[in-house]
Amino acid sequence: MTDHQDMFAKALNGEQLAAVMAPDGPILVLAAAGTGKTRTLVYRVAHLVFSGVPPEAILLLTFTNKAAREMLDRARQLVGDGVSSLWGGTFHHMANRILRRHASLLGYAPDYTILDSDDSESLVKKAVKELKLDTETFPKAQVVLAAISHAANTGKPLREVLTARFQDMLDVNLEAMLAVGGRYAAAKLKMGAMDFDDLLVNGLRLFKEHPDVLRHYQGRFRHVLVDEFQDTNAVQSEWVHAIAATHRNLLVVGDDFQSIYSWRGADYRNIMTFKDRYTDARIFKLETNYRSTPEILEVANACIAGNPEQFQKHLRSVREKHLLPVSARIRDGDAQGRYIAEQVRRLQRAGYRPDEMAVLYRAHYHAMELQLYLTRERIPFVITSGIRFFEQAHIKDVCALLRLFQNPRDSLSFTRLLELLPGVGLRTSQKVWDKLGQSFVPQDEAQRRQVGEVLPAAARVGWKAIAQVFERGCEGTGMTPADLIEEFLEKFYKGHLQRVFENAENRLEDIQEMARFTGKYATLEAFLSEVALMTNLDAEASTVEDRASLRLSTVHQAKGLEWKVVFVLWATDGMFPQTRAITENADGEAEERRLFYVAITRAKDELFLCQPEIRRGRDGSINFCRQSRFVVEIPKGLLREVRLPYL
DNA sequence: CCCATCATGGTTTTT
DNA sequence: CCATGATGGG
Repeated sequence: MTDHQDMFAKALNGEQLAAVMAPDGPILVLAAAGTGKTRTLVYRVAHLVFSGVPPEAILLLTFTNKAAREMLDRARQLVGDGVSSLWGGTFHHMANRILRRHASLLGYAPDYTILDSDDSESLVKKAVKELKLDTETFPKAQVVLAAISHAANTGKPLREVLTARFQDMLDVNLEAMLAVGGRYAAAKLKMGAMDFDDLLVNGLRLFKEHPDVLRHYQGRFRHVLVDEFQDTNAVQSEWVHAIAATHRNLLVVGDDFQSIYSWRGADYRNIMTFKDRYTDARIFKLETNYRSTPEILEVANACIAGNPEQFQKHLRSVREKHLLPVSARIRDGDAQGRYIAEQVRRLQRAGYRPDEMAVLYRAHYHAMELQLYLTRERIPFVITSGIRFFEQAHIKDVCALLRLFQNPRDSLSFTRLLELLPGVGLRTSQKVWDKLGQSFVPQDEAQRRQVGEVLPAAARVGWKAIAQVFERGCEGTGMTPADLIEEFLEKFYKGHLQRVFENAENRLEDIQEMARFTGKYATLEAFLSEVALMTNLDAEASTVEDRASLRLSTVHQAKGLEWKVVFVLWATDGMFPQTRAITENADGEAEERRLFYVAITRAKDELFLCQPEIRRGRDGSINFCRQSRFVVEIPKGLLREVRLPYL
């Protein structure tokens, strides 16, 4: 054994140490919530590097980029800067990194654009329009896209997915939906773009169709580590098994209890069948929980007992006994807000900082009422928002400009830019695009002039300004993306902001912040990829403001995080579990229960399950709510029942 | 014909 | 509160 073992033995418990020091070969780490999963992965990486594995021969796949960054930071503290050369990030990121080098093998230009969900939606809507389908009866773009995405992520044919999803609805035109799917795929190809799913699917296709490429990466990555393995889908798992096939040093970490992404094609059975695929796999279980009090863990254990088909694990706490979690019966949403505000104030007096507390909920709109209330009560809060920073209109406008420099066939960016001009809408922008031969080369002065000539008079002044930005950008004077953004703002966009938005100042600051942010990237392509693949979790920089604020988040976005105090909002049947999730999905209730389990296990010291009895509709209607079945299932003695007096 | 504006209806979860 | 649809104006 190497000499770092003593140091590791002091920092890790027996379960963790065994996994960290395990010899080469396939390894499955079943890590229950709060058992030091990240710590184990970080030390495993450190162990590999100490044992002489070059960092660039390690591939670390994580669920978010933030997770990868944190692990790398911590590994750096253990083994030094050298570790930075390891490849770490999400499946999408790693696939993108590989695809950029080999795109031409699959018929893509290396400068392909990555579409975000907004872009995908635009393309599908266009397809629906072009096929002249009745928009009244035809499913919404997002519904069609969900099916397309599900097909991609599970590897099933679209026809099969559509049949399964719409079998009960006779009036749905299956052939039309397939046609839309076909048109969407064609449109992406034509504009030289991949959507999120294409990155994964093409990543796998590259390996399948080009064994030489696969062999190269198989040889390069001597060790592959995967975090949150329970949330990988069929394409991701096949990709990872392929890349690890030569050295077979594949370590996966996960918890089947915390699988909450089946609607995205994730299959927790990937983790259950790992030992069938690798019969020589070593299995390590982490069951010692350092996070939560015994009382909270009892509730968590009771909750997940409702899902009998999963690996049975029992969380053991090492912490002192504290308080029973609270089951709070409240009159309505307003009283719920009041209750949470009161409790937050009380806990602050007891010494908790606001950022040590969080409110978790099933869906973003569940928290709208609470937001109003907290604002009125002047309790500062931050939301991990449903709208991604990079999907806001003003950010996308600026990105459209940059994207055209990268990919001249990017029809979405071109039409978006044109539609900023007064008097230009869908039709005109499309007409101009067609006139240009469906490509716009910023360097081409004749094209810039041609656009000006085709546009209606009202739009020409604006176009002249934008054209100047393109001209400057092509001068080869070493204009950086930040310079381009600045130029665009000065020449055109500042005026546009003020004309269109009420909060122009804020939006301007956002853009200037983004301009600074571009400086961190070596190339425009690197920046744009990052923008497309970055989640709002990743983008979040902790500010002074955060430290004084209560956190509001969906349970999904709270994955992997922890707080001393957690409030679960709307723990009522219909809201959590969400009715739609149960009715539309065979395994729906089990997944909702796992989600509830994830919510509970985020809490370290105190947990509040809030259950309003009345929900008011916008029209003033009143709905009575039952307690969540997940709360009812918990044995009475494990919760402290609080009934708020009616006010 | 095509765009802008106002009213209205209806909300899962995310790379 | 955001996206869609009807309506009026250019």
